Amino acid sequence: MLGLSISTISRALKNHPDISEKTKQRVNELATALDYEPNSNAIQLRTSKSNLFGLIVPTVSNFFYDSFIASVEEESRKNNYSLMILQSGEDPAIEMQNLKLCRQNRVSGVFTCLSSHTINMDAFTKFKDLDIPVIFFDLVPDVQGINKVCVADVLSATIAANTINEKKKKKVWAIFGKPNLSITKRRLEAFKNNIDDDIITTLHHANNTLEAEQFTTEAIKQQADTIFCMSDEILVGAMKAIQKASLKIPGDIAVIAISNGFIPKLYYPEITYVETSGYKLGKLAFISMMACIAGSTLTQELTIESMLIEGGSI
Amino acid sequence: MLGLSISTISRALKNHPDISEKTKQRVNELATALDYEPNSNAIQLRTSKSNLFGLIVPTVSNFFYDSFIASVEEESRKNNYSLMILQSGEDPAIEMQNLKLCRQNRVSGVFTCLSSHTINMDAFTKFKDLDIPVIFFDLVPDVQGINKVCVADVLSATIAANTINEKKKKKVWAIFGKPNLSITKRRLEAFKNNIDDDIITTLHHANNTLEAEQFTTEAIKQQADTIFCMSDEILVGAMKAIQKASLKIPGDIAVIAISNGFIPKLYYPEITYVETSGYKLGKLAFISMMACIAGSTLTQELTIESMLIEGGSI
DNA sequence: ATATGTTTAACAAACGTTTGCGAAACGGTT
DNA sequence: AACCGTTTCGCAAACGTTTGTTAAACATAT
Repeated sequence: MLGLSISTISRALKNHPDISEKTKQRVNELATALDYEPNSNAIQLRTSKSNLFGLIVPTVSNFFYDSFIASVEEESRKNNYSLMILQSGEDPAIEMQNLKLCRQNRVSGVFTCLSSHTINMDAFTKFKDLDIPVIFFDLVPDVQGINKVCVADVLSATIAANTINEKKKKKVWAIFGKPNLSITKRRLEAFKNNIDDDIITTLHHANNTLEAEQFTTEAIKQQADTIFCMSDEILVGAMKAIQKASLKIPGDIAVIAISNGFIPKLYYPEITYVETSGYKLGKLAFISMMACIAGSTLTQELTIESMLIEGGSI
Repeated sequence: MLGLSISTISRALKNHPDISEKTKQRVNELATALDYEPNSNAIQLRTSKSNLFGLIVPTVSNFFYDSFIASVEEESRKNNYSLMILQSGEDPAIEMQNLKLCRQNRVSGVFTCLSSHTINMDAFTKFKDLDIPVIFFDLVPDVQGINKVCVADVLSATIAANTINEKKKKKVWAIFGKPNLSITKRRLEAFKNNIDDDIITTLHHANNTLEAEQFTTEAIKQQADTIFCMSDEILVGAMKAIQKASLKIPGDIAVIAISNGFIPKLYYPEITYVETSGYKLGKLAFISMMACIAGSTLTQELTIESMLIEGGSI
């Protein structure tokens, strides 16, 4: 329409110095008039730069992951990347399928949270061969030489234990998650090591919210004065039991949790918790990703600081 | 490596009848050996079929949207589509930017939930011109000729009102959301029209959780016997106030809400609510999308049924 | 008028696929 | 031996960009 070649158009639109101002203006005017939008597929094919991240998560519908995703999306968009979301639903087969999709889409990198069952790391070594950075977050595998970002498990559990110590509690029921998760192991270990010896402490593993409720009911029967919850999932169960028993917090029983922060604020008094922010973790994961893309080869293991948020439940 | 042309490889991999079984086998073997993955960008460029959906939402971190997203992702993946997530954060400018991104990526369709401030529909008519289906969900604009999927606002509010009627309540505080949202208007209208005349009913608008808490505190002071909450956001505020006042549910005060179902189950007794499932809405939105892609030109307005889930709070 | 330099823009190849069309190769029939 | 029908595959164009290289056009200096 302008009697110009395609290459001239291309250069004009990208403000290339070879093109005269007059031509640039003509091109830009027509482009906006025609409401032109460049075809990302063509660009990505030509440049072999996809500007696309894959994000694999067991499920989006989870109060930790959703804020993590929100955070990563925000940063990605600001940095001119798109985000492809994939749920694996704890199914290793789907996880493999999702990784394949990432490869087919030539993603620039992938953020992934391993489903608890995943053990086979072969699929991920493929990404290393292809120079596609992979950032593991939250539930990270127990191997070396990969990029991980995690919440500070040991620190969080330690803070929680110390808080209980300071409050001079006598009898604590500490409820943890699935025993095979590394996150569980680390938190349990740290809690056990830091809780005062003269506090009667019992450790428990709940596989879900309901089990946590049952343990808490038992704890109430045994006249425990404090419940420690390793996660939101467990906190929800514990609170159910406490409300059921019509106990006053913190008078009848104290509660402290490790949490993202949403659930604790639903109750009155708000639950005192050690914050492990999905949002902050997302930011950190993104920084780590960008470092990889910038060419950093050293693999890093990063953790976010956690801090006590007082809510009046202990 | 096989002495075959590119076109033969392409056909062999897609099981084209022109290619002999022997060749197909040789090709497939080498493909898996080399761990070949087709380049989506090239395919999409060539076929001008992106198999990509855009999903624009104010924020991912929300107990309604996250389940909606989970649902749409699930269906998309099963149907061989990818999902690009974009958050607009209630900002119309970002919303425009996100729409632009969708166009650049040549999405096959977009699911969108309008931020409350969005009024300018021009951007969306562009999609209609380009034959890119757009499915509006949840907060839908008040115009004709577009595809919408919504929760059944009128029905939900009616069910809630009728439940209150049946329980012979005397004094109801009904708390609604932001007054300018169509969703608020519809629910308010339906509630008002269906609540018994002899029940003393006051209607309120809370812009956020805190305001809902304040209204509820006032309601308690005024000795209301029932709180109706239009949404989870409001329910959370109401429950804060009730717990603060140490009232028994449903003895001292009854509660009923319209909700996705997650929040009501956090309390004991669980809150009775009219379910408006983000998950189901996602399924419906996807069905609507697929109908558009299949060529359906008639625009449809679909709603999901809602039903009362008894929890013991009224 | 010729040579030189500078500005401006066109040509063409490439990215990795798909697909219509044409062409070998082969077997079987007269 | 000539013909025909199948089977099997290769050629080449196209999708929409980017970018190295070349070339036209023009102005300036000799």
